[in-house]
Amino acid sequence: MFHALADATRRDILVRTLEGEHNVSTLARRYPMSFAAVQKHVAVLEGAGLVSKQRKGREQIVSGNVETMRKANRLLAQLETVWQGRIDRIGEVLADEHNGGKNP
Amino acid sequence: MFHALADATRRDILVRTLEGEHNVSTLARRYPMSFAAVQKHVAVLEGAGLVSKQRKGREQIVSGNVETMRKANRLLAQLETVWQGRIDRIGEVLADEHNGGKNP
DNA sequence: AGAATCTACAACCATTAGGTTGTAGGTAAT
DNA sequence: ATTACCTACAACCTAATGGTTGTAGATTCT
Repeated sequence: MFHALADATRRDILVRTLEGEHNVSTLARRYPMSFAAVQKHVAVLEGAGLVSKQRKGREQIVSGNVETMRKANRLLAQLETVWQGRIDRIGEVLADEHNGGKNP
Repeated sequence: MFHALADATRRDILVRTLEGEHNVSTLARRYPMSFAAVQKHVAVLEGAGLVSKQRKGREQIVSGNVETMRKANRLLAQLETVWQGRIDRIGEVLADEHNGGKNP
């Protein structure tokens, strides 16, 4: 998932597909690379669950998947929580030191 | 930055360095890979600004950098905002359709 | 001083990623 | 029916990743 987000082109595609639905060709025209390359990027995003495709006649419509992005967000938030836990522990230590100078 | 987060070992290192400070050897012992490999992972994390090193005698102390993680979080939040904007626009369209049946 | 420890860095290797071109199969338009 | 368009997929190339080992520079311990 983070790997899928680690490429600028893919993040841009994600933004576009979150703003509105596009088929692969429409997306591909906006980037200075081949259709196949964009197709691969979309495949990576799809593999990560950040995007999903839906057939509509001869075209394939790509739309962004917020659920997965929220998941990524939650993961990062957890990491921050770890940090916060550390801060709290430092707070405890300070409180303990205040509370007599030695460990109980 | 996302690339740095895209590797499981690096995310684990990040957690450990957010929980508390460790030198590189201490970290390295916890993973089934060579010291040099861990050293490289730390370098990647450092390059992404997710971690910073501080010399202390012969050892190098690694500590997590929350600032950068918040930055990552903010980026994801922005993407969600894009999505939210789309929802809002759909809302407007529905309101317009309600408001007379044709575009003004 | 000498041994042990922690780190930095180079050289190398296998695999993956990001890109290309080319071919082929459906669907839509004329 | 034939042409144009959208997509899927394979083959190939180059550069970057994640890993290895080996060598060397500082710093600490005995």
